[in-house]
Amino acid sequence: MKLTKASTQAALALAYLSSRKDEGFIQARNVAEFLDAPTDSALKILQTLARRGLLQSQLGRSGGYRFSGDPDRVSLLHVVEAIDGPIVSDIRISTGPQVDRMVTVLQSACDHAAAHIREDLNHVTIADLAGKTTRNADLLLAV
Amino acid sequence: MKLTKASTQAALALAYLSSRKDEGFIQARNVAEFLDAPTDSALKILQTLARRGLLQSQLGRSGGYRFSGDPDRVSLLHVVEAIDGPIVSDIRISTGPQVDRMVTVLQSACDHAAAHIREDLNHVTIADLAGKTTRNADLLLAV
DNA sequence: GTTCCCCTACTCGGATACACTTTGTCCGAGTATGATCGG
DNA sequence: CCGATCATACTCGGACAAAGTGTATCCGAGTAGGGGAAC
Repeated sequence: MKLTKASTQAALALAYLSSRKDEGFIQARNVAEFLDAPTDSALKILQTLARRGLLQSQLGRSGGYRFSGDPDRVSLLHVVEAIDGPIVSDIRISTGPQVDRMVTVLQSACDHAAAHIREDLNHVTIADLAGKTTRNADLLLAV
Repeated sequence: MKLTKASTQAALALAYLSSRKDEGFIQARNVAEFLDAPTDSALKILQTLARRGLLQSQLGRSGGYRFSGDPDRVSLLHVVEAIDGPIVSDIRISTGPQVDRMVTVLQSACDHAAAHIREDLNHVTIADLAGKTTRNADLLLAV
C-alpha cells in the first residue's frame, strides 16, 4: 500500500489547517513552509482540495485557505480520493478468449482488496492526524 | 487496488501451466500464445517465476517450464510479490520536523491496509484460477 | 554397433528503448484589500 | 469628508518540463537432445 507524495502532503496540510482553523485564511506559502515544499507544489494540492470541497479558499489580498469542516468527519479516504482519484480495482490486461473466467476471479480478489483499503483509510481522520482527539490515533500507534 | 500487467500475466501463466502439469515442460512460446503476448514478454515473466521457485525450468532442446507445486498452496500473494516485489506500506515523503507524529499515524494506516491486501491476495490460489477446485472460486464469483 | 562431434531448439540474463504516471515548475489572468487622489 | 481609481498581494488554472516506474523488445551466451560421421 502506497500513498503518493501528493496525497500525503494533502493530509498533512489539512491537519495543519485544521489546527489553525480559528485564525482565518492561511496563505499557501505558510502551508508550503509547513510541508517543507515549494509554494507552487503546495498550491496545486490546496487548489485541488478546495475544488473538491475539503477546503475553502479566499481570493485577493488577504486570501488563503481555511479548513471549515469537522476534523472528525473528514477521513484519509476522502483526502486520497480527492487527490489521487478513486481507489478501485484495476486489472491491466485485455481479456483474451480463454482467460475470461480467470480474470474474473482476479477481478474479484482486487475488488475485495480495494474495499479493504477504503475501509482502512476511512478509519483515520484529520483529527487523528492533528492529534486533537483521543479516539483513534494513540490506538493506532500502539498497534 | 491494482495488479500490474506483469503480475496478472504471471498468475494466468501459472494457472495455465498448472492445468497442464502432467505434460512435462511447456515451451515459453505456448504460454505466450495463451496470454496473447509476445514471447519475449512471457519469457521474462516465466524466468522471474522460475528464479523465485514458483516454476521449474528446463534448458535445452526440449526445454520449457513446468509447474510442479500444489496449486492449492500457491496464492496470488506469492505470485504478486514474486513479480512486483513485496507489498509494503510506503509513504513517499521526507519526514520534516513538525510532522513526525502525523506521518507515523499515516504509516500506521498504510500498514493496516497493506496487511489487508496481503490477506486478501493470500486467499486466492492458483487452483482457484484454474478452476480445479470448488473451494473458493465460485464463492468469490458469487459475491 | 558404438563413440564422438556438430547442429538445432530452447532458456538465460542483461541491455535498451518506449510509454505512462507522478512530480516539479512556470506564467498569464483574475480578485479582494488597502492606499491614494480628486471632488 | 466621501467616492473613484490604482497598486498590491494573493489565488486560480492551465501548460509544460523532469523524473520515476512499468512495459516491450532485442541480442549474445549457454545448455540439452538428436542426427550424422568416423571408427
